[in-house]
Amino acid sequence: MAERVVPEPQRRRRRPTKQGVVLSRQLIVETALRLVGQHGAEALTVRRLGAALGADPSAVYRYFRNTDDLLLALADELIGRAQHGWRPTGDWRADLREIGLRIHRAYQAHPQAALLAAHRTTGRSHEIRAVEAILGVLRAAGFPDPEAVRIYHAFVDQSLGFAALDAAALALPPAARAADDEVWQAAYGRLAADTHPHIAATAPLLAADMRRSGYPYALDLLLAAVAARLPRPAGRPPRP
Amino acid sequence: MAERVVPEPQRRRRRPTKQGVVLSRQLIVETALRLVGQHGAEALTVRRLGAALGADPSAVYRYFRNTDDLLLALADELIGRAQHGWRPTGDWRADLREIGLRIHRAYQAHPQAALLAAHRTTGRSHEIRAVEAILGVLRAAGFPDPEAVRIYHAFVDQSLGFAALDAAALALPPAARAADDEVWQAAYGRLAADTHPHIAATAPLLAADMRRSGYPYALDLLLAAVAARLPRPAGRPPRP
DNA sequence: ACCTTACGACAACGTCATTGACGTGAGAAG
DNA sequence: CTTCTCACGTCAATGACGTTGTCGTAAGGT
Repeated sequence: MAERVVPEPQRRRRRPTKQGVVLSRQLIVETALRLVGQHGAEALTVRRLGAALGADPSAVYRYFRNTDDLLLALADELIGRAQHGWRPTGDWRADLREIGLRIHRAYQAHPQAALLAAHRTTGRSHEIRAVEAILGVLRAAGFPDPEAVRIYHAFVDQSLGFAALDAAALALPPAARAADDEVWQAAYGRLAADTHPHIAATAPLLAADMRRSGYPYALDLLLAAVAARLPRPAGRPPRP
Repeated sequence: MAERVVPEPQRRRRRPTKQGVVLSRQLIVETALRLVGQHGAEALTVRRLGAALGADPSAVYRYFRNTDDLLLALADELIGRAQHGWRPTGDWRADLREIGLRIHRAYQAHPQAALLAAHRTTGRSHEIRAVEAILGVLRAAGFPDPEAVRIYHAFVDQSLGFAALDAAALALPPAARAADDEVWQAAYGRLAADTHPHIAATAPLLAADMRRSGYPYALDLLLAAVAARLPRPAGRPPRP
């Protein structure tokens, strides 16, 4: 075996599979994302990927060393899609908000991949572009470098953390997912007011709120706090 | 088959295994945590768990319906450990800060398990106690119920999101972990100032900051923003 | 038109979660 | 102290999983 994987730029022979498909890293990544989007959490296996591609499962290993290698490629693809078409407006707060929501949205669209990929540092092109963009927004806003870096770190990890958390909920097998949902109705809805006064008082609010993502609100909180730390409050008053 | 699992309080016959171990839910949970702590996340399989217990793998199914059921028990155990010995001080901001840091710390102590458990809603006793405590702190601070619930949601999910993200970094195999670390030195340290001015300007700061967790800073940002929304700013001015 | 070799296909291995059947010994009943 | 029964540990089997070694073939350079 040793080296099954030939680097993409050196590929020359593109033999079609039995079913007539010409494989490539890009096609495999796209197919994997589609697979996850259409058939949910547990659909991302090498065997099913092979079937979806119209190829033998082992053909995938001609393009990726293993599933982890494929996963990093998926991760960078997701970052790329999150950024696709984004332009800075010059309003740092609106820009960060948009980037955060885009990351979250891109990952929610492919929960199973997101769950596995959100915590990896790829160091690949799309990730680098995102880091540069976010740091650019913060430095242009007037934050000194050490604070810009700290805010960058908190902002990105908050986005990825929520993205992974919310993706995990979407990626659960349907049964476990329904059970998670039910918990807020059942277990928390039935607690007595004398033993659990605070839960009892807010149970309906809880059940409703926990169905949504907590990210948009958490993002706004973070941005509000960051705005309050801006050295010269440049024209935009903190939100009430 | 139908009902293999007998509820814990009704168990009477405790036959020892061939190797003389007397099983119980608690013993299985503790063994699972130890297994995961010693041999990594991928060591948590029913087969290896059986081996570590000194029992046939299928014996686990006498105590947990499936691996997901076991996972929820692990998750609740971690929440319980995070809360162990905590007492409210009456200072809502200090209390929330302490709870957040405790959650983060407890999960970092078992990164492999945290990674699997952080995103599950268990609805079990330890989790319920934590929810009640956090809601209590917020309502006592004077937040109206709808806002208390929203803040609870953002606070908890941010804590769990960071906990899972940081746990994931700790849980990587040493080689991959060093590689992830190296990315910030290597890939990001070498980018040219004319193509990536912002990364180039902050590369050493980035490399240093990304080695630590972004959570404490993000937590302080969230608490600062929350403090700014308190209806009557009760005695504690927002941090500068 | 030849030759090399990239790469798709096949078959196999070991591990996984899970289940049905079995039998044994602990504990209740008298 | 004996008997009964069923809880629960064990065994065997199933189908899906990732991954690898081997082989044949056709694509592309010469």
